[in-house]
Amino acid sequence: MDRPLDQTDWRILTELQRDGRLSFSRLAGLVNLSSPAVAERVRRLEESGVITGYRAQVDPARAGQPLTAFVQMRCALGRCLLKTTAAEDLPEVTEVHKLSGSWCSMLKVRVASMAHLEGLLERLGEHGEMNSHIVLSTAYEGRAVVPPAPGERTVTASEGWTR
Amino acid sequence: MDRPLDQTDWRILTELQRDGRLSFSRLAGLVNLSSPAVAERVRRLEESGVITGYRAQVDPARAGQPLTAFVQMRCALGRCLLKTTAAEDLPEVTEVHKLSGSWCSMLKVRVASMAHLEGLLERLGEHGEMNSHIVLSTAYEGRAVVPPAPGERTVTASEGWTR
DNA sequence: AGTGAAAGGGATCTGGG
DNA sequence: CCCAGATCCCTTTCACT
Repeated sequence: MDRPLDQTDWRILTELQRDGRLSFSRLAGLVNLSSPAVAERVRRLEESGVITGYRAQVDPARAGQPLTAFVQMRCALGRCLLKTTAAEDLPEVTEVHKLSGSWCSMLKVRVASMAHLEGLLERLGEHGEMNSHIVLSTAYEGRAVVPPAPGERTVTASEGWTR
Repeated sequence: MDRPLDQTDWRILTELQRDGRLSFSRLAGLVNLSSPAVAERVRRLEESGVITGYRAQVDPARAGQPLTAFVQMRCALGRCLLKTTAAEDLPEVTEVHKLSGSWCSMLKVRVASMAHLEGLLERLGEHGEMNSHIVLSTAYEGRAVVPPAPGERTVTASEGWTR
């Protein structure tokens, strides 16, 4: 169905992850293709779901949310955050992952202050046991997705990833 | 120095986080301003560091990295990942945070397969004790930064966040 | 699948209010 | 901050390779 990404696709993805506002004509120059060819490839990357969108990157610290924390949860029966809409209603919760292992979920939260974090943790605590880790600093985050190392077997989502 | 963000700034940020390729003219329509006014505001948001860039969002699962995990590390003395360039050389490591508490850092990693994860964990293990959590599914991730709730005290990065 | 040219449409920027 | 005009560039289409 979706063919594997070739080298040109990856160059396009690399450039668009670096600058999502690149015009087709400039992008065409960067990857040594004509504008229509690039436009066609980008359209396919979007339609196949490889590119899910284009977002302005906002620095949370400069937008009033300088404090980040990870929260692991072991939810009480019937109160799992993933089953309810509780997390959806909490904009401070920026990520929710379901985990294997003894913790059932991992949250990343961003808040304005320690007092806000305390309040948020109290609300989250109603759903089960918690374990929180405050982030002191972030070395990097949101690194671009890169092409597989040469010689590495490529596995797409539709194939599944089991060996 | 940097003035607090007003309601119009937040509407601009909301729209640009939703669609980073919006033109100034369309954006102007969405926030009921003229194009030049919007262009000037966006320029200020970029220069003040609130907007750090524009990125195409790539689905890792459709780009050959369907497996996500969190790795907590308690690094051996002198081998802390944050002090070396070790993590920089590992493209699989997409986030590195320094933590308070008994674990000194939190990594988010994306890999092509369980075998790759095993190899990566072996390399990371040379730097200290590890605790890894495999992600079964992700409810959401990369949620937009939203304006503070009305009445909430706004704290910018330059003020610091201590109450 | 890609190229090249041409047309048509917008978007951005400037200057004035 | 708005408006209007002018310029420039970008996208899209089409015929052809």
